[in-house]
Amino acid sequence: MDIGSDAPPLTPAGRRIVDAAEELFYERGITAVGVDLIAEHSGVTKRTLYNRFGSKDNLVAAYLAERDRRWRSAVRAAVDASDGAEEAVTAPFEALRSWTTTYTRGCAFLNALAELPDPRHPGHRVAAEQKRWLLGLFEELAAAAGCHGPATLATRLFVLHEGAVATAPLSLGTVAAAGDLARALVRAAVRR
Amino acid sequence: MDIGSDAPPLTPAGRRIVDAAEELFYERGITAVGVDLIAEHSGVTKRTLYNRFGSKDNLVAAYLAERDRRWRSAVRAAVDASDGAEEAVTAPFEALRSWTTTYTRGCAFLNALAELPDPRHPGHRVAAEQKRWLLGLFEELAAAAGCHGPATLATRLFVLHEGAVATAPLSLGTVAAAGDLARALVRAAVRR
DNA sequence: TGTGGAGTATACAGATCAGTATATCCGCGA
DNA sequence: TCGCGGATATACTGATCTGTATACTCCACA
Repeated sequence: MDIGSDAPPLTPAGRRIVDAAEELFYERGITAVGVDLIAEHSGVTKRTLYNRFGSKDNLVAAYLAERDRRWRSAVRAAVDASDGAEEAVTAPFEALRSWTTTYTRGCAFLNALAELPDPRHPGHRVAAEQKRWLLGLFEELAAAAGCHGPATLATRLFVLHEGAVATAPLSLGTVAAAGDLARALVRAAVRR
Repeated sequence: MDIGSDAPPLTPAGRRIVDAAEELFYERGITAVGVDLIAEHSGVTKRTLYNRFGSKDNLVAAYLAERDRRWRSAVRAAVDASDGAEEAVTAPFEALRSWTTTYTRGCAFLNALAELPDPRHPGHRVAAEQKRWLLGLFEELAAAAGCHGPATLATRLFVLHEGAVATAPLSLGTVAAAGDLARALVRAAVRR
């Protein structure tokens, strides 16, 4: 039922379809990319695409769910690699820094929300849930590090993070600036 | 030539077209809205639309230029209404707060950049230029208020602003949080 | 042996897309 | 009175859109 949550095993063709969708949707936009193009890029018939995913809307949700899965594992890896609980709070900014060297079109989820206004769209739900997850993660990490006012701090870090990823394609130095300020905020919230 | 800069006077039909485009493009997305729908909503023939704007791409640019013009005047009004140079620095956050009560689909310019990857698209240029303007404005205001490190502070305020407007549709309290943190940053940069 | 799932191949429906063609009407200023 | 710019009305082109129909091949597994 829900495509994103418990990862139904993909057939080989399904795998290739999601891979092609991930690149094309992200680089060119969701509405601008047709299913014919995705079928062609994945070396698959349109019939197979519809047998696997049922509709374009579901394929969009699968693309976002896959992106979400990979982003979360990158963030978790950065958290695990960080040196202590205080550094862990800003680990998502480290993940973002390397993430944006590969993906230069901004945030796939914010971009999707820009194109999918209808909250009933399955892709809209996946994207919105991704944002709520990140906000919750910041709060968990802030609490674990013993920060004062973890909820307020988490919202602030979340805003910084989203501002950085949203403006990353403009190359205005926002990714580094957000990380610097985030670390300063955490430092101040710990030592008090 | 350049639609946004020196505001060529619009004919009555042209005015109605831009108004309809502004609502439809913002609410439903640029690629998802066709020129036929805009012509219908503005009570105008498609022939007239093409006589006025030449192409959909140019109409998109005109829509964004109009939005930019109105947003800048709202920001300038907030700056003028602010009490002193220090408050003026965070005036854009006040403008944003009232702006987001009317426009609940996030930032028209970030949304446009999400849909228009090609930097040669006339709409892409208008949107990117809008962001650079805001960043520059923050720096001017910070310098005028005598803040320490106005460039660094401006980038930080800019990131906060963009994070707030990008996540505003999610109703996670980011607009208020960004404003609060912005005021604290300016306060700290002034008293030192 | 044979059954069913995965995938291919091709064609099609019906709608919508951006943009053009042709012809006409109206009001205003020279 | 003439001409011209703004706008209307309607029809059209050719491409592309999502989604479906029909008929086929291949292969693992029971």
